[in-house]
Amino acid sequence: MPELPEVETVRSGLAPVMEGATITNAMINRPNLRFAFPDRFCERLNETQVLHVRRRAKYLLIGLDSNETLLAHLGMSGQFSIIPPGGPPPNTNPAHDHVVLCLGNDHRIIYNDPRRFGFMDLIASNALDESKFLADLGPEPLSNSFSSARLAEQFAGKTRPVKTALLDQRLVAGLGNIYVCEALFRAGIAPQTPVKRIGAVRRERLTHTIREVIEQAIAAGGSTLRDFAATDGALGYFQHRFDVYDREGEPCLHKDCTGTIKRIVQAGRSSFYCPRCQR
DNA sequence: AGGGGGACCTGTGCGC
DNA sequence: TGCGCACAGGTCCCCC
Repeated sequence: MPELPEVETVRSGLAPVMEGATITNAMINRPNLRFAFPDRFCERLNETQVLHVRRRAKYLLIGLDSNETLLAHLGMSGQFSIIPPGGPPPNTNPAHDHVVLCLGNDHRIIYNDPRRFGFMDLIASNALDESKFLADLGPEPLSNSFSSARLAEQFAGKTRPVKTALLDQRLVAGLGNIYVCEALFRAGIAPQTPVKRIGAVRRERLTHTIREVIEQAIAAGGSTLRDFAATDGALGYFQHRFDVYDREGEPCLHKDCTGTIKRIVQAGRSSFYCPRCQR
């Protein structure tokens, strides 16, 4: 589920509940997710106050007044739920509720992750940017440092397919399989295209469609977030219509295009595209 | 050094 | 219905 827009949706759901609250009782139900929890994980969380809930790429960054930051990655199937005081139990499988944070405001935050590709760590807040998780990340796609000029440098002389390149978090941070497929469709660029063969005009268009796809997905997540908050408090999943992703064999949605969406595998991942309007 | 493939997990949906 | 297989929105690590 979680690419940048989904993580941003989770962040904006958690922030109003967690910011300013004290973690009164942190509990884990197993020693590890993808990696082991850090030493004394619960003790280091207990009795700390949450200063802010931020995001970098697909990482949630929960800043604490202990001068540590709780870093969380949702992997493929991670999900946070907010249980309000006296609220109903979360609509998830409790067998995979791995982390529970009880807050002083009587809300509970539950982290559920069936596949356990997610992970958490505690990192000194003043060394966050140099941590192994964040140090090599490229620019946020909505920031000014993400630009066609920067992509030009990264594409120069490289033969790797543009699909694979855009999944590389060092080039641009936060894109995943779905939004790369969608951005390439909107830009009219085939996923197999070697990056060095993408000229300035198409590169500009790609820069624009990446921003557009991410912005629209965040907007869609924000509206769906309110719906979820009203029901079971589950964050991280929302409905979204995609133009090409998971539409193999269906007609291209561009009017006047008679193409059929095709699926190919690149670097072990599915790419969906229209062979007629993506060249 | 860059890039491909497998590994890490569980759940789901499909064809037989 | 049951069974086996393919596949899933991410990242790391090994190997060429």
